[in-house]
Amino acid sequence: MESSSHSLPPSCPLPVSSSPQQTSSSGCCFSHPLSPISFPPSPTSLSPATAESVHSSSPLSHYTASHFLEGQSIQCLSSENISDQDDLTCLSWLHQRGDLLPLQPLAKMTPLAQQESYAPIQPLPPASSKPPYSFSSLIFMAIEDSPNKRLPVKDIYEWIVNNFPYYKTATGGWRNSVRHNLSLSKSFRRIQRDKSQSVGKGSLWCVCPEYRSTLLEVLRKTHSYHSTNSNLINKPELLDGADYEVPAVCESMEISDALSHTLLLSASSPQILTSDNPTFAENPSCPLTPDHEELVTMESVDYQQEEVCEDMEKDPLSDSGYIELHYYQSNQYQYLVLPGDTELDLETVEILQLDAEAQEAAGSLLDLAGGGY
DNA sequence: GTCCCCCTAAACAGAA
DNA sequence: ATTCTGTTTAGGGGGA
Repeated sequence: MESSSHSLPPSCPLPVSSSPQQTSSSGCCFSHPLSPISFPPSPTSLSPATAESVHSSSPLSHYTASHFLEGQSIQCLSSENISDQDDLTCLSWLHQRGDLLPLQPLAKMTPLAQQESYAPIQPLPPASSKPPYSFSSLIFMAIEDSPNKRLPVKDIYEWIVNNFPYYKTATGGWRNSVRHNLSLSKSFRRIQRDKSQSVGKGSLWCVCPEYRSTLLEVLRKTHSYHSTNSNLINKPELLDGADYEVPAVCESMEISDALSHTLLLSASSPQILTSDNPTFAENPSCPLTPDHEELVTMESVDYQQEEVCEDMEKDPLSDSGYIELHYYQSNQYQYLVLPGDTELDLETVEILQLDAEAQEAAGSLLDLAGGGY
């Protein structure tokens, strides 16, 4: 697996922190409005030397919801112009995979001014309750969460089971429903595997780009609907405390999330997907770890060589208008790796810094959570 | 009541 | 022969 090293670009000498709420409102979306991601601490309080030290010496740590709540910064390792983000099509929240658990209350990115009026925390349903997502949404999430945005039906089963414990014990009929959905839905397309390299039966399935936005919107609505009654992000103790049993999936997903947390941003420049970064161009989901390549354990890419039928030669996302970014977590910081070697444009830097200042002025989400009740 | 979406079940054929 | 995969049909529930 090839990987590349990144250093802080000259235009981004300081760690840049982002407040998703404000960034999305100002056109620079680092997180879906439904995402709990927040980066409370001040970015400007760190010296370049400190940032560089942390950058080069801190091992990657697990990526959890509570980590976000402990306060971290984002460092821009590379950049692209990510203006004109459309939060309706931003998939970052989707990749908060722990949030995909059935009815697990994902905090909405409520404006800070409204955070004081949160409703009381609702008791969490068992993790084994049936997910509110339709099979189409489940399949969509599974495929989107795959390295190559395409999966055999067996892996779709596996993803669903791994992420939704309900299906571990559910009767086998749901698999029939999955297959039925794949066959019937226009949203999914079948791709022939490379006969010489295929292991296992069947074809690969991908999301039709033209239906992707629809699926995303359905998923977003479902997600929003089922996360309106509670607010986990403001009660991190619920994740770690005895009152709430963290579903196994959270733990199992931590490592992969830490290593390759994908953030998809809608962009006006789809060509960003074909970055001049060779690693990124080869595999848009390939984690780029500046100093911790050894920690990156990419899932085996079994489907890279499959024959792609009809017009599926290109990446299904290639014309979808998304930029794919990656997060890396150190002990104290998060690294936001953007494709390409181009420097962060001044406008984006200013937006990020303004957001960070606003965030700092308002206090961290954790502080708000502690004092907001 | 109708339409649409979704879920579930079942049957069947073909491939591995 | 068995299991898995993919397709198709049918019926029912629920919401708009």
